[in-house]
Amino acid sequence: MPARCPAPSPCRGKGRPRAFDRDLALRRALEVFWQRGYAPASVAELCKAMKINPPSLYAAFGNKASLFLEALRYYERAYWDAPSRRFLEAPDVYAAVEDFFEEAARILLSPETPCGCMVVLAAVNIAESESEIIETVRALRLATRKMFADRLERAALEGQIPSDTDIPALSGALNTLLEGLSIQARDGLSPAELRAVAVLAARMLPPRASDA
Amino acid sequence: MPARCPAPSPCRGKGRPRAFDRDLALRRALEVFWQRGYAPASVAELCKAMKINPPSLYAAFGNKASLFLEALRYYERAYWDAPSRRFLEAPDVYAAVEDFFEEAARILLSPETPCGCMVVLAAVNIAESESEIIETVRALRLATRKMFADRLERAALEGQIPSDTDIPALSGALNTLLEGLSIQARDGLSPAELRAVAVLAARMLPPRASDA
DNA sequence: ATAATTTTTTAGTGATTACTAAAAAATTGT
DNA sequence: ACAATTTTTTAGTAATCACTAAAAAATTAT
Repeated sequence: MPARCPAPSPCRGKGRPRAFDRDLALRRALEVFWQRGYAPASVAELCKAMKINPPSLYAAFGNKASLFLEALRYYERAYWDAPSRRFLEAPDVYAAVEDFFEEAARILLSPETPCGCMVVLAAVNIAESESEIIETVRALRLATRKMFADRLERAALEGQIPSDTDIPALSGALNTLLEGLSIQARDGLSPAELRAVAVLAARMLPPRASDA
Repeated sequence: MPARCPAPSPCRGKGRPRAFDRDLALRRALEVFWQRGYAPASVAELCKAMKINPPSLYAAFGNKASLFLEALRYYERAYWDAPSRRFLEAPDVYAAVEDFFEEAARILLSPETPCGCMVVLAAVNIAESESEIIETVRALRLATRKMFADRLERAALEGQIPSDTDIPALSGALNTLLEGLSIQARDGLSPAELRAVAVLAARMLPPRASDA
């Protein structure tokens, strides 16, 4: 039935060609992991969503953990790369914070069933044996705090915020607020309620120099 | 039917007396649920920590879900009742917020292995069939937001914050920050780092009238 | 002592989990 | 055509899960 190779591997190899689109299957797995979390997403459920059988999943992605890690990288790139870059490049730090949180609120409510951030929630209450997953999501969360710190550092250098600002504390607080938004999204808060938090996030910054 | 028996070893009923302290066993179950979460805490692990066999657990507590719910009530009462009351009764709203967040930071780091708030994290990524647990922890989280709102309402009536303050937004943001702290605790932040967030929480409040 | 009642211990139950062995099917190379 | 290679389908595997049946043990009531 499958005529030509879909997209993943242009020149087909020797054996029977793969009958499913690997990238599409990965996106479907991402949806399941995002909405249900790592542990409750059973391989059977993943296979159903991906429309393949278990042996195809294991041949293409290794195992459940590596499928999750690949879905996680896809998620980061597809949803957060652009907002992060805009946050770091925006000229005004106050607008950058407010815009980033507003966009975050939109993403956290994005699939039909809002489920917060995959990095924050999908690997909570996971078996301790899954240390690679645990360490990966933890590192991604700490990287977000570093992103806040880097932007605030620049703002201090450019004189947008006082040079004696406690940047570790402030970036930690912004990161805490961002991660808390994931719980709010799961609890069913409205877009307006989540956006309201974005406005208050910016209030944690020191007052504008021009306001003083 | 044992008529009037407190818990541990008062007037025994008719049959063989219980060989374990029910309250102590409940506290040990609470530790396991708090540190490991609902789903990863297996009945076998709970029994080991409680030093009883499965049939004793089921006879005394019903099943895993009702044991969790009872442990959750114990946790709320033992850890959060007093801080909540102090927060609501403190005369100054700015000090109330800062003190509450500082105490929260201490609680979230409290067992040997810091594990955040049981209400926020223990029932994340739980099977959808456990609707009673899901709804109970959600209701407790929303109750905390209501606590913030009630205290801010009083502050507005007393003139400590402007009467046009957006109290739903502000209480939502404080609740978001509080819930985010649980993730921070699990990620291994230090007591000092968590306390620094408490100071910034208070900065989300409108400026003091006396500061204007 | 004997019966009645309740708990404890032992040893499981069926269901679900992630994962795979084996063979059939579909392609390429010769 | 035929061998080589890879994927798909079918039908499982062992391990773990929450939970329990059954009988022994420990108490009170008569």
